[in-house]
Amino acid sequence: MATKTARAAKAARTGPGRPRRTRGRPPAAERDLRADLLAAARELFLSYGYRAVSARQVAAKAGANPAMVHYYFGSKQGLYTAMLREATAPMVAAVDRMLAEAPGQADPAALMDAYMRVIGRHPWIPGLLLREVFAPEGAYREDFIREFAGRVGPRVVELIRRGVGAGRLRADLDPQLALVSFLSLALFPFIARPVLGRVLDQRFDDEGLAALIGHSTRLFAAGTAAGTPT
Amino acid sequence: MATKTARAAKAARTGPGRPRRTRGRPPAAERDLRADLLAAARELFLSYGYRAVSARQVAAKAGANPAMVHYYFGSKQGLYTAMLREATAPMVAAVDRMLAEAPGQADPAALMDAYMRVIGRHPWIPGLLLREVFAPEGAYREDFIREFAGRVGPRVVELIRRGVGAGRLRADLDPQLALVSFLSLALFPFIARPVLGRVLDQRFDDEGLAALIGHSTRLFAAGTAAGTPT
DNA sequence: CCGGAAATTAAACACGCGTTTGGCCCCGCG
DNA sequence: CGCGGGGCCAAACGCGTGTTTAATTTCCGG
Repeated sequence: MATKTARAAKAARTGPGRPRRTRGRPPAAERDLRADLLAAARELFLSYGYRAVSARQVAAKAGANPAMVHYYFGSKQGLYTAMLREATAPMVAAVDRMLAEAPGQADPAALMDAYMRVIGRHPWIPGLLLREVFAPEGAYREDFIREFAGRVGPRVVELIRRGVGAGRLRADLDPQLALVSFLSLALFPFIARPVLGRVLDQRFDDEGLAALIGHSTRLFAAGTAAGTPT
Repeated sequence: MATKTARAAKAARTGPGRPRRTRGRPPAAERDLRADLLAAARELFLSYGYRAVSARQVAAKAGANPAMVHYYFGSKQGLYTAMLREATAPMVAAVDRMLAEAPGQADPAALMDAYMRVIGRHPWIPGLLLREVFAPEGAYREDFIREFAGRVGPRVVELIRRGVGAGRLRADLDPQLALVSFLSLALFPFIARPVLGRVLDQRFDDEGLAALIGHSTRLFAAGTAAGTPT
């Protein structure tokens, strides 16, 4: 009680006190603070992880007060999930598009080409995969597993199985292991990109990306094609 | 002041009070608490990340008081680096062994086989790669880059380059991109193991591991060999 | 058999966190 | 012109963190 009234008194003294002009609505809202918070959250959370980044840091990066996180998103967790929803949207849409367009007879290598092109266009996807899919505590892990097990994985496995049946692919090819290799070749270069970029003379601009995609698809095609020496 | 004396009084009351027998050196030290702390740290830090795990949690998992972390390792950070040193030791030793044994003319696929066998034997290596090598804030990143750029990478690239020169490997093969694919096929399955293990009927026991290694080495060999249709 | 070193503990401290509160200041409607 | 509400902020609260301290017990060499 005593402490409370003391605090109230102090607050009242500093509240309607002297140097106030910082508080209040800004003159002409040129910025969309909600979007700025989402962008800052995407960059920080996907780089350093949820626990390692404080709501204060995100707010500071967006040039805002920590309280705005709760004003717009209810909580730090709310900001996080909102960011994840926004960041995963293009990936989900791209997969839908690819599956709709795949003519059923498509070459797995062509699918890989399209897949890598999408990832190359969204630089935060590697961090998302690293933190939310492959890390044991990832929040989107279950969603990803459901999505992948239900839609993407079986399609690719079926594509490979049909290729084996038609004699186009190696007869001793295990379709599920081939899917693992498919994902390895398509995803790992992006995950390892920051490290490998400093080790190899490997640029990841548009040209370097095209070279990587060409190389990976060729290697997968040649490695799975029938009539190759094992 | 008032609060301080109040706390002191309370401490005095609970301090030399009645039920004390928990404090002090344990009768016969059957356990190696230092090793227990290192093991708990390895499991928790490599699963959830440094910031997400508190020193109290590690101590609790090892059945010890949080103060023991500082007694043995000076700080939480000290425990972490000690754990990393211990966890990376077998990987470094294995690479040394592999490089010493490699007869210079070795097949890259054979190197990949040995590489994957080593990783399969140490279940925490995937987490280590995920958190310390490929994540942007990884503590061992610089060490890894130095080690890799200085010793492992160039050796493999040279092996591939020689294969291309001798006409054993595809003439249009970029050796550096081939190294990327080499690492993709060798490392990614382990990183993705917990996710893929729930999607595919893929077991990662000794038998499943052998099948994966055989498949990956075959795919890489066939995908890089000369005389395959591109 | 005694005294100091080693090992362990409970308790406290300062600090940063996520969140809450209260109020300022501008805009647009009446 | 006035005023109500929406956008925004400073400050505070309670809690958990890493770390320190002091106390306590056992072990072991002389």
